[in-house]
Amino acid sequence: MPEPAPEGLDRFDLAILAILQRDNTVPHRVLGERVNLSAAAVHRRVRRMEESGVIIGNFAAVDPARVGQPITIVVEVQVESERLDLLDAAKRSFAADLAVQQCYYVTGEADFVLIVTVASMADYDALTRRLFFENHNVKRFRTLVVMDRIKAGLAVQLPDQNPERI
Amino acid sequence: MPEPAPEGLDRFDLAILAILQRDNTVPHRVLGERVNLSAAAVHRRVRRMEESGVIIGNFAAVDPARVGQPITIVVEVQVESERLDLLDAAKRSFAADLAVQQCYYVTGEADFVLIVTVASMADYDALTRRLFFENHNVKRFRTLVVMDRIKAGLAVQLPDQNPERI
DNA sequence: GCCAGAATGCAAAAAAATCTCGATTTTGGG
DNA sequence: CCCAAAATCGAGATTTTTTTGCATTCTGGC
Repeated sequence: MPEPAPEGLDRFDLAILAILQRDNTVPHRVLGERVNLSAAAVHRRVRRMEESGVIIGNFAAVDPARVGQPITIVVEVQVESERLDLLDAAKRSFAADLAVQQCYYVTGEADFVLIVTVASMADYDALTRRLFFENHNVKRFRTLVVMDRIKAGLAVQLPDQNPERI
Repeated sequence: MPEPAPEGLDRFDLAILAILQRDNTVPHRVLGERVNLSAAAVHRRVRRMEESGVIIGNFAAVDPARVGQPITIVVEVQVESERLDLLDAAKRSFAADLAVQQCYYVTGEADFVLIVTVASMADYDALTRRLFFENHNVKRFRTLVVMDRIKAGLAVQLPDQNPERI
């Protein structure tokens, strides 16, 4: 069983992505040296991946604790009704809230999983009010306070950059 | 009640962070125009925030679906014993796994919350084997398959950049 | 009101990104 | 298998950004 072979990405693209998703400040010249390509070629590939949506964006990651948001919380939300319009309303209100870093709609006992950062438990209390208690479609929610952020990133596992295809 | 006033960050730093955590490819010259500072001043502030750890890193975000990882799963893990060495072993094995994008150690009914991306449910099955079944300290785990990734990022809410302090 | 430390803007130097163009390689049809 | 079209490449040339040095301007404590 070989590799998934992502749509239109070759070994060079994957090698470039592997580096950029850890550090996108690496100059194209250095990228070129590492993947055996000229800086110009690297540049063209990066631009194409950005335009085609393989690369979603380029970000600086900020330490929440250093900007007054020392508390991270995982919240599981269960809704009353799965009516589409109500689900959509919930999705929109969760996504729009600045304290919500991530929001997933999931199968299973919960319907949503949120990851939020707040400055204090009082702020979290306020958040539960505006997002959950004010939304009458929220049946209940479960709060999991993060004690240790062991790994936090968006890096994705990339397919094996299989060497040859003689 | 004023603002949290993050340690050593002023209005300029916060304005810069607000932009960079959405897009770190914006040139310092443009940042300077937006926050009313010279490019050099912006550069010095960014470098300081990187050195002091306010900025953790600079990344390109890759769309998991476009690189053969179309499935995202949230996993809650409950351990048998909270012995420190056993917890540490679990933390290390979770953090080391490439399929694990995020890992939080939490209070409440669960002990860990993982966010993983996989190419197929078969791959997820393999992951549960190597991370959970092979670890005898894992009592049970709950799988929440993500149907919709409504919001996914690392952006943090920044304190109000309060206008004046005449 | 003065002084020291810190931060700023400006301008030059260094580095990186972007573009151009001919040469090479890859691809698909016959 | 061969050939032509299309895509990709590398090596400069050009533009833009990043980085640095320096004189000046802010800031806070005394």
